[in-house]
Amino acid sequence: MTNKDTMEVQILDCDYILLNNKKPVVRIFGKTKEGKSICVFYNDFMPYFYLHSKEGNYDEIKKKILKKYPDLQMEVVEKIIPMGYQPPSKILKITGTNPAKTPEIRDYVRMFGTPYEADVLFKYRFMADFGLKGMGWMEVEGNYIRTSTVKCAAFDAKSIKPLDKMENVPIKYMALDIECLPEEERIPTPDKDTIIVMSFAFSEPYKGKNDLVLLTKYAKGKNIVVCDDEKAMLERFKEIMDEYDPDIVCGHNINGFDLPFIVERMTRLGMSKDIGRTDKQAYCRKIQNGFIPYVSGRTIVDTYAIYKRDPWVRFKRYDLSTISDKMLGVSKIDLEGNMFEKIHDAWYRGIGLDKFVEYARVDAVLVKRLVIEKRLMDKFFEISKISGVLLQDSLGGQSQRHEVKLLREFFVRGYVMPCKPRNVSLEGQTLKGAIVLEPTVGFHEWVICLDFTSMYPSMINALNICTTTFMLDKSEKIDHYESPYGSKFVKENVRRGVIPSIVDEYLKSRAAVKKILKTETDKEKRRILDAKQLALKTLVNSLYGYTGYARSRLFLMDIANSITAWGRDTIIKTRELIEKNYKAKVIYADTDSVFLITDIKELDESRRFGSEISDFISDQLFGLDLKFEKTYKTFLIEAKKRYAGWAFEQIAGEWKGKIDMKGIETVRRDWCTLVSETMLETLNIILKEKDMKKATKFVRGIIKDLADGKIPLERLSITKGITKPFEEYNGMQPHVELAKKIVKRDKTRSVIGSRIEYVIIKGNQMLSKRAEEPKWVKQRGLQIDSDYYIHNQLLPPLERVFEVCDITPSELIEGVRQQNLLDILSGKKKKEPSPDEIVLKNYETIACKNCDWNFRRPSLTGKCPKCSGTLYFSDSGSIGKTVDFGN
DNA sequence: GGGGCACGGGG
DNA sequence: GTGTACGTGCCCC
Repeated sequence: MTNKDTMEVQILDCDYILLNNKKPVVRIFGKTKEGKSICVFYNDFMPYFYLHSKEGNYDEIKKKILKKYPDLQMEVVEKIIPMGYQPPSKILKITGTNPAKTPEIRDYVRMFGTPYEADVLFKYRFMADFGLKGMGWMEVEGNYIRTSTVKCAAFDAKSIKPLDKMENVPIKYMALDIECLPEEERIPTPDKDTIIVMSFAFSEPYKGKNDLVLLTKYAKGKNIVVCDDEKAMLERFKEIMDEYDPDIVCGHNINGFDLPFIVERMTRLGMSKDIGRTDKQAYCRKIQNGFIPYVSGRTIVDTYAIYKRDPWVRFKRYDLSTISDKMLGVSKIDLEGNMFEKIHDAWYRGIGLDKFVEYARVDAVLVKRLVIEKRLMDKFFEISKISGVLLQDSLGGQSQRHEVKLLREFFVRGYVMPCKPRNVSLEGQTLKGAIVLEPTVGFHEWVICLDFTSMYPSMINALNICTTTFMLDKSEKIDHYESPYGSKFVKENVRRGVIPSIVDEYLKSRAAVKKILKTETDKEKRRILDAKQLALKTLVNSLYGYTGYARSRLFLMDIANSITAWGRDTIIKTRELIEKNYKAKVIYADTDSVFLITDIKELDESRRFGSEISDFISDQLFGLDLKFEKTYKTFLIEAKKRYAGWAFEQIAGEWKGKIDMKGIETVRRDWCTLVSETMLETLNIILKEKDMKKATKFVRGIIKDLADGKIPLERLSITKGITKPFEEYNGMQPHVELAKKIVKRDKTRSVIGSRIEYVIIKGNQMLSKRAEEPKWVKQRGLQIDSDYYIHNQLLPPLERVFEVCDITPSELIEGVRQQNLLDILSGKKKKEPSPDEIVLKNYETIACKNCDWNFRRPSLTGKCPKCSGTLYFSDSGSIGKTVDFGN
């Protein structure tokens, strides 16, 4: 007998291969404590699934199945079917040899019953049964082996067991970016264009270098490698992957662009795409929008995908430039002007080639910095460790996280997991949402906000809500909870639900982590713990959503409905209890929070009173915990889900104030910065200084500056992209019309695929024809259309704010008229306005001549949208004047 | 207030 | 890969 080695490995990825086209071998990719890449083989695990027949005539079924598939192993076992509270059932366990054959077998046996767990990926089947988790640790016992199929050390395990360890092995990152040479002006496509530059940044030096640029044209400089041609460059890239051996390869929009491009180019050049840790070919699976990457043994991280989905940060745009500017305070190298021209200049004429190379390098460096300095992966490491998904999959959607976790918990408790529902329509299956009470619209002071901590999870937990406890027969005499929706769930003394157990585990675990965080001083540990509590929070909050998701394996409409119904009841009851027992009035409530006013006008006292109320409510409501959240010194509510307030929270005993905004957006893509900034400042004045006069004056000042042309063009410009050929746009859009103009003016410029920055200038044409480039406007000294900015950009969002404070729009505009008068008085040259200018200046409402329709702003077509009739301004001074929108 | 529709990021 | 996975914001009724 040979000596066996034992070692501890952290799991990064997992797949399987078929040995001699017969037997599966599971391969677990990971790293040893020392940070060495290793691939652990395990060859004693077979694919299986279950078949449930209501008739239970399994002997007969077995015979029939064996006739078609003689190699299958079958045995009848006892398992619990989780859809509805029911006793264990006899079920047929079907074990095969080739995981890839399972779908075929599954579809065949459907005629005998319902298959269970027949669509679980083999790697997850294995991991669930062995208790292994993505980013988790395992102890393996066995021997090193020699194989040509994997590029790292290979180890044949005789036994594998999970380990409970929190730390992470050092992870090697590599950032990657490619530059291409588009034949014509458009985004490059791999079927026509080539890769000309590849840049890299490394988390630990590769051959002493922190970054590297490969290119297929002669250039000199630091960390540059010149390659003969594209194929040679891609070969060099493969060498780098093999030699550096990154765990994580990141890039900005790498899933949507760089990786699919590289893979496709390699295919076309007849290269082997083994850029992972094995000889497996890399591929990108096309989905709705973009791709899902697969590189064996490594994780592909897309900073674009991560930031776009991060609920904690919101940007106007998610390009690398904006994100690195906001997150790192540094900008990308600006190639200035037309990208297509710059690339061609650099490549064919050698103009700005050095800058182009640096541009590529910086892109990779910025991505690396974003991932490492912002600790972007910490949360995903923890999501993997908690739910069990592999790291690559932790970057995907919520449902897989829950499925993997549920499969594991079901396995342990003797339940089988249903297959994913086939061809479900998401329509008609919508559940009634949470309750939002009608707000007392207006400006309030000293508003106390109370929150139910994790309301839905707490209800699942307290009322044992689960598919496994859901009573199919409501008349059965068993101890149960009944939801306001009418559904019944057996009590935990009858059977504890699986979902509630998971929720409970998540909640308890999060509380424990937060408790440790209070005293933990080690920086690295704190970081992991903080990521863990954040991961637990997202997991626990989305588990409820999974139960109400029509494509969920455990979808039961009644469950989601029961939860929200219970929630609505709770909020209504809470309001009643508060108003009946305390001197307080609830002015607003949404889902799991209530806002109330009392006669307290002091922070500490408001907290004390808020807590007293919360404790009382928590006592009355079983299993739920209402907590004092914050006090708003001032609070302005426009409508449901639209409010702003000066919120005070106690952090480490100290009151910290900040402006809270919900629904009142200050960052919107189609607003110029002037609007966002004015909006923010106005809210600041109203909320912090309670000085309506000052706020009004401030806005009037801005309006005056606008009318005077004092606002710089940069603060007025709006940016939108041209994404498709002009013909494909229907309707009139300013940036599209401008793009057409640009092309007409300069035949050499093509605009498709580029972003158009525009301002609206004065004139009597319809709005969309009056968009102009800021540069053009500056050069020619054109005037911007201040009226457009006042009425269409600035005022609509501000009006709503002032309206709830009882300031009418006309009070705001007054200043403009005064200003015009002032101009005249101060001797400014008076220009006789053309009739069209009067028209465009004085409108407040626009009405249709034919029907009774009227509008706040001119329609884009210049015709009545209801009946296509002619429009006129119904405002004072210009009644009856027909509108000329230039068409 | 709900539903349909378009668009993102990348060169 | 035992596949078939978006989210958001805008515009229009």
